[in-house]
Amino acid sequence: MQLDKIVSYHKALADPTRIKMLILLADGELNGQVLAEKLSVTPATITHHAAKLRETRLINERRDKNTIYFSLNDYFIKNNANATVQLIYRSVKEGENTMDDKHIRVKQSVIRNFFTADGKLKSLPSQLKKKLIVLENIVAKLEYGRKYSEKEINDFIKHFHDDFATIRREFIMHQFMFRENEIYVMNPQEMWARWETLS
Amino acid sequence: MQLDKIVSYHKALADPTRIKMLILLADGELNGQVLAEKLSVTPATITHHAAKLRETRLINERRDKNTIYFSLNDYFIKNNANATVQLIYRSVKEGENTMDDKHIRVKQSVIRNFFTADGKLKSLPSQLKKKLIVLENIVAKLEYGRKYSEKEINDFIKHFHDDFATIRREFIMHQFMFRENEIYVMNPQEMWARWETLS
DNA sequence: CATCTAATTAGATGTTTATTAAATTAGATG
DNA sequence: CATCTAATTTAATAAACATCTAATTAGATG
Repeated sequence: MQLDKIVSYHKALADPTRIKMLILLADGELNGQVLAEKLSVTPATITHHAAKLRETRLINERRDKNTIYFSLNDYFIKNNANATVQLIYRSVKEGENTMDDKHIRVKQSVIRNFFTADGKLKSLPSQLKKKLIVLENIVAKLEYGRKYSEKEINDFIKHFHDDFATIRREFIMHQFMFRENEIYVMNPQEMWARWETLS
Repeated sequence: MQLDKIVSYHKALADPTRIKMLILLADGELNGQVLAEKLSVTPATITHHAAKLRETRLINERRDKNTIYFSLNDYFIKNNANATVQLIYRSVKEGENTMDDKHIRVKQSVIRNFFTADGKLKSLPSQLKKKLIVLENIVAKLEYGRKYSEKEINDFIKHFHDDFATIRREFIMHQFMFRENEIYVMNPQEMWARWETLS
């Protein structure tokens, strides 16, 4: 249900420590220890808050050796706010709502079938509709608005599947991403789709 | 401090009952009893939530006999969200920050001196700078974007001071409001000023 | 002024949540 | 494999919060 997501989003931002974390991350990625230091709290507290921010997709994480670097998920920060206003004003009609729920259930089942428990892609579905769901689910984990080099995209895709070349091609073919001389950017229109892929 | 306001705003929206209240109010004003009925909670609970929504200026209230009607404060709902994003990204430089704080202190002192405890205007300051602060403080209590008839504006101003004609004229003169054939609307540019007048 | 109505306050209860210290895990490196 | 580092989990504590019932207040009206 839409309402729960909105409430979760606002809960995530309803704490001064978490807002301060986001402000710090706006200057660039930081790891847990540094955040703990700058905010004068213990690392355990950072873990706690990071979990809440991750649940609502406000931050991304990247591991390098033992260290986990947190960064902002610009997309979610900038666009979830609108969703609140939309929910309040264009109050959802019953019909649309159940339609939407069904749509989401289908997506979740495809995701369950084609991804392993730890998030790897088992295989790329051949059926177009399912393939799009899978691609969207992967691309949703990129940072909105950020420019990626081809190497960065390849490395990113490799987290999900070895055949990065095929998937990268599919991204472009189905316009999940745009490419301009070696630089890749996510399609801005993916924003609403992204919202729905929130668990 | 800016941070506290942002956190309060998100706290206000971090509860399903309050979001549902706002959704109901989007269709028009409602009183406490009706809200309690529609949301299956007691009137006491509505009072509790209304207080939180009022503190962050998300709703307005209007009394008619024994009944208090709640309505949305469109302005705050639509614009506070942006403030969050701004706070995170354009992280405030120390200098600006203290400047701002001083500015706010001045305003608060003028408001303390020219308004009674229950919010009536003692007198209109003659000094321009102070007069503008007073006018802004009154106009901030209007609903953003709503069209008011001259009678409505007069009645509104009478809540603060008997000489509604003078104050109405001042509103127009200093462009806190615009008038087009008997219809009054708040100047949209007042939005940021409004934000600052939040207690 | 007695009564009615709508709203608020006060007090109680159960839940959620922010934080910490201490124990544990996950991964890297000598 | 022993050790180091960064992160997480667990358990405990205290504060904040949503909700209710019951008592009270504020206005209106006969």
